[in-house]
Amino acid sequence: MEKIEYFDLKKCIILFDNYKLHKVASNADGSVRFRCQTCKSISVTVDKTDLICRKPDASSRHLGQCKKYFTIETICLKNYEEIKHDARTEPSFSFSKSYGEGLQQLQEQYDLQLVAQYYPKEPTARVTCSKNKNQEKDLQIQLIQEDFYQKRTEFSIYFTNLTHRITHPYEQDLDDVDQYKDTEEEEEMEKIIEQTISKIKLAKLKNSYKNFDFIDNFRERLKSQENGVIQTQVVYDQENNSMVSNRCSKRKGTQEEKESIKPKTKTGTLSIEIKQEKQSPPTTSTSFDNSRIYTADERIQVEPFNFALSDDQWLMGRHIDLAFDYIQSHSRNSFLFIANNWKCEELIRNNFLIHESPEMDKIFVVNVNNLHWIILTNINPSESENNQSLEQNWFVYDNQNFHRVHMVQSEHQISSNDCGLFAIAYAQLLAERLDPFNYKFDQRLMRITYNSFITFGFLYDFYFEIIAEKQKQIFPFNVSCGEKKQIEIAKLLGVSPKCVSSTEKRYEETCSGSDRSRPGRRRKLNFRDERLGIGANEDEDIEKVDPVLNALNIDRSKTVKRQRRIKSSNSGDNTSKKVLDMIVVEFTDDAARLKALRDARTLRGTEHKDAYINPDKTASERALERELRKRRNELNGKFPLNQVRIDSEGRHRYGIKPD
DNA sequence: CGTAAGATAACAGGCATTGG
DNA sequence: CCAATGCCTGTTATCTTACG
Repeated sequence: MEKIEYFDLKKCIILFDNYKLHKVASNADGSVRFRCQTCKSISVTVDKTDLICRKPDASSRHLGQCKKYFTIETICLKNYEEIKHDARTEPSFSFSKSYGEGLQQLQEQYDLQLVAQYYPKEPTARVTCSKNKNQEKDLQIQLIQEDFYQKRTEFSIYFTNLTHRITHPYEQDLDDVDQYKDTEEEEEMEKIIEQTISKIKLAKLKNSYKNFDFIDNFRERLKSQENGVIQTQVVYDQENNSMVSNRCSKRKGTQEEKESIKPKTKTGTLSIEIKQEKQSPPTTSTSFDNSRIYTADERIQVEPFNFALSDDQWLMGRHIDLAFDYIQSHSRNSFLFIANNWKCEELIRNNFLIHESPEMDKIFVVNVNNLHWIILTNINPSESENNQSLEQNWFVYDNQNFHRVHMVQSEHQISSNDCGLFAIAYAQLLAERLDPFNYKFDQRLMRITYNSFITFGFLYDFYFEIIAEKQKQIFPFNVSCGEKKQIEIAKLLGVSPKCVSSTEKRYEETCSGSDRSRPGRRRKLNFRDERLGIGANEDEDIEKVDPVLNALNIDRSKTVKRQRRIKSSNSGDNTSKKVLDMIVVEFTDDAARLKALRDARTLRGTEHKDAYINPDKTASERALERELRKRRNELNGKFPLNQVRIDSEGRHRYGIKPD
């Protein structure tokens, strides 16, 4: 039994007898089989403790050309594995340092040349390490993305929740009170009371006040108050034929409220009192003097409030209700139906279906988990006002992207307390059929605007900037499939970039006509003019190229992207003689490049007969052609001189043709 | 020197089959 | 069940080129 030597850190490759064996399968007892990937005829089984528990018999041989690693080679590759591992794990990894040190260390110990031969080449190692380094980064990003996808809400679910919220907003509060039917019995009860205090409604749900005559009592009290010192006023919104709500929209405290009501009902001494809260800021505007609170029980604590906003106050339902009522009443759109909080609640009681009457422009304000305000609407601002299609598309305007679903991308807000203001602003714009998408609001001014609305009773347009050149984005249903990079396609399909690459290749092999754009330098041409020497500067280069371009009828300003002089790549061996006088000209489009290349031969008979135009080649391409030239000359040289066929253009029997 | 992108050979690993 | 072998599909590592 001997210990096995793992080649990589993932324990997928082992070294056995200096051959690389790869993991095949796990056996039932936990041992792992490895086999030679090339010939597959040699396999070794390794148990859990990394000990070899089965070896191929002595007669087994590697078939084919399986690579046997030299000792030095394995040492070099192992060192390389370590460097790569460091690149993955060490945050402060420096490639040049690690690579240099590794190379130096090995060359001190072993044969200099062998190490140089087997140690990975610098560019390869650099790129690989850089990739490994990024892998770590990518992993972090991937974790975040996974988190995102796990938490993401499907739009259908999101939408269901939203509509459910509209149709059953009390469900949360009434989980333990399933006596909803009781409300039906009391529906004749006047709206005033229903809407004045939600606490009464909650009390009704508990049946505490079931047999109490609210209306008479309330009217009696009202009358007595009118006759008395305090004068009260109930404000009606004429346009909507409904009262401006000044209900306290606090829901969280329902439990305590119910508790406080209970002992009272037992005594049976109910009274309705009218409390007057001092409004702040004090105002003479009667139409907004609506902060009086009518309570059914003096012992119920009333939270005093006013509409004016402090610096970072979160907007309550009543703030939004007020503004929505204003928008509705001042809108010129007769088809507009704008539902604020209490209207939404009223709709529920009437079993309203949000899909009804699609011809209406509908705007709903939706409270999400008591934390956030968003707008749900069927108004599509990009459609004309007259186009009242019967098909409703629903749009969500959410300035915070709270649920990470957002259909219409709007400007992001900075702090989290302004969502209510944004909801109002969106509704205001939508009511005028303007697209909130195009506007960026000044959050600070929004509060001031709202407060001036409270003070003076007139809601100015919120201050905004128009964003003109923004691309409208509606997520996530429009995944456009234009020209995408390999990596993007891969991400879309959920496969690796290589898969895209190989699939493309397969497609290309089986179906023709794929016009896949290739990277590289296809737009460049080499200009070599043997009449002139080396240009001293760029201007001189341009002067040299221009007459040639003119002769070819090519307009420089339109087609030439840029040009530059290139130097000889193997200046090392023959510096003095190897001076390349070549200018690379890059064209903006392929047509011009092809024209230049095609027409190049017409130069031969002209004054530019010494100017040569060839496709720009990469170093390896040039090397390949050099090799081919050499072979050509060799082959041509083998022919007896009289048998060498030289045609009219002086070509030899063997031309250059890369395979 | 670091990085990006695409091409490609080698590789990973599941599945199926055959034989002992 | 283990071992040997082959196939398929997608992955990984490397190479090449380019850019700033």
